[in-house]
Amino acid sequence: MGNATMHDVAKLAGVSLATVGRVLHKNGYVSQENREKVEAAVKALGYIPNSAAQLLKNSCSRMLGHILRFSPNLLFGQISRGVDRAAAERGYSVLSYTKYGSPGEDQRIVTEFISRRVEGVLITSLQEFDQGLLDKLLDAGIPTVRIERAPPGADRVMVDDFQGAYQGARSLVEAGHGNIAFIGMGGDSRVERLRLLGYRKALEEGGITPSPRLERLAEDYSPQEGYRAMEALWRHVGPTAVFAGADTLASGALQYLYQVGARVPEDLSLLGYDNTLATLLAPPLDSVGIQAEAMGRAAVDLLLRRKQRPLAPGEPGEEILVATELETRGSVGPPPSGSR
Amino acid sequence: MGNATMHDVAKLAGVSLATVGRVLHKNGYVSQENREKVEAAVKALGYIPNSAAQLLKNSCSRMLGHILRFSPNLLFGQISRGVDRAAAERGYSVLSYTKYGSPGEDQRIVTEFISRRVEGVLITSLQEFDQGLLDKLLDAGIPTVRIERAPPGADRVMVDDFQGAYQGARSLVEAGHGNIAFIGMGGDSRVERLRLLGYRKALEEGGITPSPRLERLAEDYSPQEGYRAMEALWRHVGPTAVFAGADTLASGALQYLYQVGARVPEDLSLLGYDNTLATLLAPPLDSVGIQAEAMGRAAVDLLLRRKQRPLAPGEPGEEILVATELETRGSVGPPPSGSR
DNA sequence: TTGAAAGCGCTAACAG
DNA sequence: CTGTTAGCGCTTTCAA
Repeated sequence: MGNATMHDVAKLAGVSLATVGRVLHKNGYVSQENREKVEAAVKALGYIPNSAAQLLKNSCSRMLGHILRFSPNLLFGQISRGVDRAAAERGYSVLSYTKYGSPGEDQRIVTEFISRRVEGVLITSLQEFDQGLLDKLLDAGIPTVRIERAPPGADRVMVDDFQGAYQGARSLVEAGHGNIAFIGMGGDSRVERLRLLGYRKALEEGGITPSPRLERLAEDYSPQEGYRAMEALWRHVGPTAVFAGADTLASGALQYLYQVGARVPEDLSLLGYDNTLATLLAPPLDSVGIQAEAMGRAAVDLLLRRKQRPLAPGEPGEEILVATELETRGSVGPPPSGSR
Repeated sequence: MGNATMHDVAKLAGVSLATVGRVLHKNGYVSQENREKVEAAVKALGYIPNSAAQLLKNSCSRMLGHILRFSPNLLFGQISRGVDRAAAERGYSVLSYTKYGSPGEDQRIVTEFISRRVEGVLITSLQEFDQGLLDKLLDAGIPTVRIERAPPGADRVMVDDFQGAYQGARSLVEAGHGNIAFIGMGGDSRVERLRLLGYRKALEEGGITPSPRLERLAEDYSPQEGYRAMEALWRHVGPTAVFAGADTLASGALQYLYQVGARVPEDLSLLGYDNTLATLLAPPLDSVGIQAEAMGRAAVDLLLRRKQRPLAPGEPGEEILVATELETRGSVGPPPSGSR
């Protein structure tokens, strides 16, 4: 019961601990005969090494930590998947913690990670992370990579949001729209600002002057906010196309349009962002797709690279921008013929 | 750098290892003076215990393993959240692995879990799990709890699907419908069968004879399958209400209805199941809600209980049924007046 | 009340 | 080619 140890294997095979080790690690010289005896014993006992003992000896836990801020946004789940898969492929396990915002939580998680000697930490969060805790990780020699939100100079993986928003808005301009609204998130975070700027740039390039009347900034990414924004636009502004800065916002917009009986794309073109929900909505939406899994993978790779070569003091981190890709599904069409 | 050890703490405090241990574990007698010295040293060095060493000594890893079969169904993510939260609250970390179906994967994950000496394993999967691997865990003294799909006699946490489907279908009967279709998943798994049976029972109780014409069984839970099933029903059967066995199927049904311009609930009542997507769709759907987080929590609790008192050989496991709750949002109304 | 010491299971350097 | 041995950091028994 419990579990066989290397000792048991050595005894059963009638050799020394060291020989067992050599067979297991395929290094050093072992006679064919002994090798076979050891392999037979391993099989017979179902020997599985105790990784705690290995870690204690090697200080190499083959675990990564992942701190994830809870968010209704499906994107985070997809990123998480990318992280998990990439880590597994590289022989790492991932210890994930989802934060819900209770006080002291970050502190506890970081302590846990240090205690378990994870080899690196990923942070996927909409909020900034406490610098003191980051320093604690750094002191413990644990590199950190941030996903989605992070101050410049940190190792980070981000969406090319400016480009993505530009790309999305441009598709609306190219469809012939002149009256294009934007439903985005407020706040002055980089991501939100870039999406707005990308949208504006596409308009300007198409000879359209952006107007604040067309820009609705929501409080959060909930469908309710999308609904409200769409309602305001529909009643007071009358755009022919709407670009939602997140699929969840687009879903709320669709709920409003459904209620008033407006059809997409006949009465209004609608474009989402992040492509998390777009295939599930009625109608399926065009959406600016984010390579969420790729982000997770890139973050893991950067983290492992950084472990090999830590940042020199004062050296700026690496920034990886993940490209977006417009997915079209027919929710964008020409402006309704009645309109200007 | 690296990290301070108990040894460092002892040296700095000028006491022995054992005394540090006593202070840290709050057991045994320590003079007030020494206690303070140790506490000061711990603080000064930022000492964090090395859990690998603790595990090696105690064989208590305070980790649980979670094997999750990848599924586009959002339900699994919610269950996962429940597991993670409940575990964290009880002082456990969770090592999660998502399976994608590559061969040998289960084997690898189980080996990993044994190697890391997790104290219990949760399995959330639509498929059955290889019995040989379960035995391997059992041999290693690691209890297992299954979520959602599992053979009778195993420790398991399941949705009360019969009741849920009954409850859902009954709400359609009570709204006055007589022509109620069901879009479910095929296959002969228990869950799928129960949902179908619950639906039939509600019909019969309402004096309606179930008919195979009204029951569409899909290949998988994708919206595409929902779309196809809805199309067939709409064109050839003409129900006044449709009960979809998963919100993803309902989403596909809505896409078809949107395309043909049929409105919910005016032309057709639509009811979803699992409540994962219902608030995001247009219109928001009534759906039979599953307490996914509660399931995760229940599973963790059962697992920890089972660790305390292992199953005697031949003793049947515990089965926990999680209740469902109908969430109404206005997608179910009376049958259209034109219909019979 | 305190300290010394014996491992937990594994790795790797070293001597045979 | 093989075996012995000294820890990794922590817990805990036992003796002082």
